[in-house]
Amino acid sequence: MVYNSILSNVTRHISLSEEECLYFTSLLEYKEVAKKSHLLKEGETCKSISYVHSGALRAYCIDNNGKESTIMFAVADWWITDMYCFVNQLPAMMYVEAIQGSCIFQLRKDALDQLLNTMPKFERFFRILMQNAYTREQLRVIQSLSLPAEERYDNFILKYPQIAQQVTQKQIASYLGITPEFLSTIRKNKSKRFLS
Amino acid sequence: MVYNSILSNVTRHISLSEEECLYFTSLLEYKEVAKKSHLLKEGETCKSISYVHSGALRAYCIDNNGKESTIMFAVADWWITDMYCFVNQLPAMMYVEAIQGSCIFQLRKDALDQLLNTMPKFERFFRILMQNAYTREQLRVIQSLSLPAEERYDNFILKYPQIAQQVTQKQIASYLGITPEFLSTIRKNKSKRFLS
DNA sequence: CGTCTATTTGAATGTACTCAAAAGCGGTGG
DNA sequence: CCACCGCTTTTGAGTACATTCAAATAGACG
Repeated sequence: MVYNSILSNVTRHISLSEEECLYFTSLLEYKEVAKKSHLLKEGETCKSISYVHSGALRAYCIDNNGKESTIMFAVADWWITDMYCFVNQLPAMMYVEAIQGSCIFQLRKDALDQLLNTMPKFERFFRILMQNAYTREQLRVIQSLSLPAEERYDNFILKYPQIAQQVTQKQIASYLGITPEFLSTIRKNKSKRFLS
Repeated sequence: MVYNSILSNVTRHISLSEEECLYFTSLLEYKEVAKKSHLLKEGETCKSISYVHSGALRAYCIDNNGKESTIMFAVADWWITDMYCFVNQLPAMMYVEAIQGSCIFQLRKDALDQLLNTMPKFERFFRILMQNAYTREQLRVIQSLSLPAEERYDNFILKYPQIAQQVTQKQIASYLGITPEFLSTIRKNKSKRFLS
């Protein structure tokens, strides 16, 4: 059943009756998105949060100098959106793009509000989701402030091996906050050291 | 009434009856902490989350090279803890220290769990707390990756003027991920430009 | 008043960036 | 199926941002 993976994602944190599952899934919109297509662009209102059933997406933003920074990757079983603009229904600061052909379930803001009001146990689910996202970002801050680029790269590969396989070096570089040229030199130095 | 500020912090997001207020406040532990004393040290179990009634606290960690990184400041009306270790009841990775004499309310993990189970509306409150913390950290990541130190400093002063007044430059530097020496030169350059 | 820590200053160094150009690779159309 | 196009990756030289180390000065606190 198509809903298996998203339901097991949810029931990892809260338990649902059959009816509750039905109600929850009735709020979802299934979508297939082509590689390189955008779910969201800067300035648009961010209407939905997306669960990745399969494929891979990426959220990024572009600063005043045109520099791109990758905010997050989302592979199978991850949730992704421009959270700040989604919850406050403000114009998006981010782009969300499919980096692989992907299948996703979208939950619109009004549907989420309805879900939270009619089934309060989903408050717990999203509390835990937010809690995990928060602690993950906090760790990332500390690492970006205290570790040199090479160690940040090592940690990324260790922590997200499956993501590292699916994205380009340029995208990893923009996630780590370094230039693609510099990531290339880092990798060259690593293999040099490895050979000697 | 001493509970006014914490109750208005909570009722900013959820509404509480008088009874509910009483129950919630009965779970809190009031504490006065001296400047420079520690609420939490690395390796200890993080038993509580703290609401700052007055004063100022700071969370930081120390890496393998002995370098200190400030993770967050908390002034009046903020919540602070080592969230990851608190929710998972693991040995703390952080220190939490009072940088001013402070009055706080602490909520222990078991009391929080009880609160969430008996009054599910608190799930919503903490969901929103986590949501805000998440989006705040996400913004910080982007800025730490894409902006030079001087702009990060400007943004910090703009965003948290009341914090900037209460903490040392060394602590701000460790929040921004730069050395105190470099923050000093940044400030020198700013005043130089300002005078000319 | 003396001690301890924070801040400032400067010189030497290192990490990471910019710019430019070449090489590699994937997809698309002839 | 091959050739070409555009994008990614590599490489190198020169530069800029930020660090380290050391020493002097200033402030806070008992």
